[in-house]
Amino acid sequence: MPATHYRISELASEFDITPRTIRFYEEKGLLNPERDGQTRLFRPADRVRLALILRGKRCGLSLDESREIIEMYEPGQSNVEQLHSLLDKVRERRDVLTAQLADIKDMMQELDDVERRCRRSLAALEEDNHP
Amino acid sequence: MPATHYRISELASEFDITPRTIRFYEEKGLLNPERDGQTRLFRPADRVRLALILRGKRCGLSLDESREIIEMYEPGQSNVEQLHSLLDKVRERRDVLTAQLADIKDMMQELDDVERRCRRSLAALEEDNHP
DNA sequence: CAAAAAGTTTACGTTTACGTAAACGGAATA
DNA sequence: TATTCCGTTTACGTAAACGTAAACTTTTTG
Repeated sequence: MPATHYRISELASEFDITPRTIRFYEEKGLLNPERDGQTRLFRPADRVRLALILRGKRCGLSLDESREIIEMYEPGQSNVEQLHSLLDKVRERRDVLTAQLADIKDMMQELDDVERRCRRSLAALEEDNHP
Repeated sequence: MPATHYRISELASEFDITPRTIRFYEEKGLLNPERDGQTRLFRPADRVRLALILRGKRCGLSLDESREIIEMYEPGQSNVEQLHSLLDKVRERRDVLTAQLADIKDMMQELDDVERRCRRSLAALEEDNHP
């Protein structure tokens, strides 16, 4: 039987963050642990949400932006209007991600350039020392 | 003869930021405009740097991180040691960008998923209205 | 059973990246 | 000439995302 819950320090060390951070995310409504008395018990769903938040951070998303995305994954009951609004949000997000992809590829190209020039300079210096 | 300098409000409106932002970047040492009396005169080099800063922001970089990257592009005189340290930085940055690429692709996949489910729900609702 | 370890709440502190307002100086325009 | 539109400096304000410390329970362990 797999562990069905986690304590705060377990999640903290697994994701290499502090308990304070996790409490802060809860305070912000991003996580909803159950309680055993005072102690928080996190379910797998919250673990997943935490992973999504941290992935968001790696991409430069704010907590609110991550929340928006996470809420997209969790439909809830939705009427036609809500579904259309959701589609709009999906499009917006995808546009941002597409721009980000382009920016990242550009940066990588430039880093390649820097590396090439760097290696050439090193080769030149080597050449000077061993004529 | 192309314009060889820009005033603060020109750059601000071109990049859709406020003059305050530009002054802040200067204060942080990210931009080095010349002066005509009190008035700042930005050269093309500073315009490029500004574009790089803003691209960095789109990718979630802090100003300090953007500064680091920009400084990589501007070699300056470098000895063997500095060149190796530069290569290290390039590698680090590339690793971050690589992880970001993976994260972004994952998010896009998930957005595709959301969109598909969304369209199916809409189709189902349509079906209900026109049996 | 006593001490250490891990949990809690409350609350103030910190850094980043600007916003906003005050108070002022030239230049262009009605 | 008066007003308006840039521009400037100085300075305090703010939101986000936690860090840190105090003061206190609860659990675990030697």
